Amino acid sequence: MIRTNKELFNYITNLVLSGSDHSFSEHHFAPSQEILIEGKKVFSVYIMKSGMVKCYLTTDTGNNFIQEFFGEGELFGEIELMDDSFSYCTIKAIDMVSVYKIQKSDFLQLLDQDKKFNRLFIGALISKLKYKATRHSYNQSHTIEEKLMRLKMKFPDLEKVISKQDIADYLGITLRALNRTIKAMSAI
Amino acid sequence: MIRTNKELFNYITNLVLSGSDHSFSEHHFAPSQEILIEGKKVFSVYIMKSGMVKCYLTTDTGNNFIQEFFGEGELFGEIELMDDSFSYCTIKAIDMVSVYKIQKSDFLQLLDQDKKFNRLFIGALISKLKYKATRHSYNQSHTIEEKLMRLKMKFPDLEKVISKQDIADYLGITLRALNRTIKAMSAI
DNA sequence: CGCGTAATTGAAAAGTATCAACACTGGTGG
DNA sequence: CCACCAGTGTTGATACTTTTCAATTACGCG
Repeated sequence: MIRTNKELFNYITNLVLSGSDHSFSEHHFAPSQEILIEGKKVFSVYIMKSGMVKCYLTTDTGNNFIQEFFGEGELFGEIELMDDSFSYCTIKAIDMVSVYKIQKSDFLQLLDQDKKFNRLFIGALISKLKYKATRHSYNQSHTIEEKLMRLKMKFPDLEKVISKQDIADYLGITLRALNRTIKAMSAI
Repeated sequence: MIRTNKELFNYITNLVLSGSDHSFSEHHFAPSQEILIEGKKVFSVYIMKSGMVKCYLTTDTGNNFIQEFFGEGELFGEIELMDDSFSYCTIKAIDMVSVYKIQKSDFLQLLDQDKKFNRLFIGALISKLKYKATRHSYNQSHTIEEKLMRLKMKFPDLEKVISKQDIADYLGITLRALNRTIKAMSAI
């Protein structure tokens, strides 16, 4: 659920630190600040340097559905940029966040000229695809209790980092259902 | 729900017909034949030439969850190939299917040497990503009736092509629920 | 201390799954 | 030509799960 991409992170960090590439700039965001906003045009790709953001979209029913939480090395904005569309989701900082930012033209140039980067980028897309596919399938065919079990396995101290509402939005359930299930599970 | 990729289709068709690339071979499958099988190693990328396949994965609860239906120009096998893993889903022909097949090494070479192809490939991944993101979000936050309405809008004669069970598997619901909803909707 | 946000809980309503029975269809073999 | 069979589709009754609505408590911070 909290996605990272070490390989990409290391590569970008190297690019920046070695001074061989000047197209990346660093930016900082405070908790609950929005980095991308649903429906707005996107001009850059962002790569997480530190901290955590949530990526969510608001449905026509007014619910927030959280796609993923991004940590170190994950990138966002790439979808909108590549197909030249408006942002389909909102990216909001959860804690203190630092990101690397690269403009569209620079990004496309890097993609064309740097084979290693190109491959890493494709790898990042593939990883997201696979993640989304299995997640949707899992979500459809399991009860809330099973989903929660799985989350607790992977992230034992999740509740300390992420609010209950966010966890509910991530699982696609109501806060009420989340609380009932947690209580039922702890009673065992 | 039935995904296609005209741009990629045209490009590949040209490559094949012009004779400038010999790494593609053509293959045919009969209805209900399996092209990729979940859990097995993948050695090639496939691109749909004609017909339709379903891409589904079997969950630990025994349900089949259909990810997508692929038509002309869509590609599959790319995820497994790029991250060197076993197939996470099964691809099964629905009607008569023709595909172009390209081996891993040839595919990677093409990706490196053909900038246009590289860009088209990335575009295909991006398109899938976006599709999956919005679909999951929609699925979570709407009732069966709403999902069906939407399907009927986009594919009015869906039931003639795809079996009820497949539609149910695609929506992540039981066949019973599908039938009840259809009947309730037609009564209006 | 007071305010706003986050968390908790109960009760009723709505939505879905499960289980089980039956109908329809096209093809196959006696 | 009919009987049978397997696959697909239809329907009812019931139990279970989740949402909705609403009220209350806990917590952090200026």
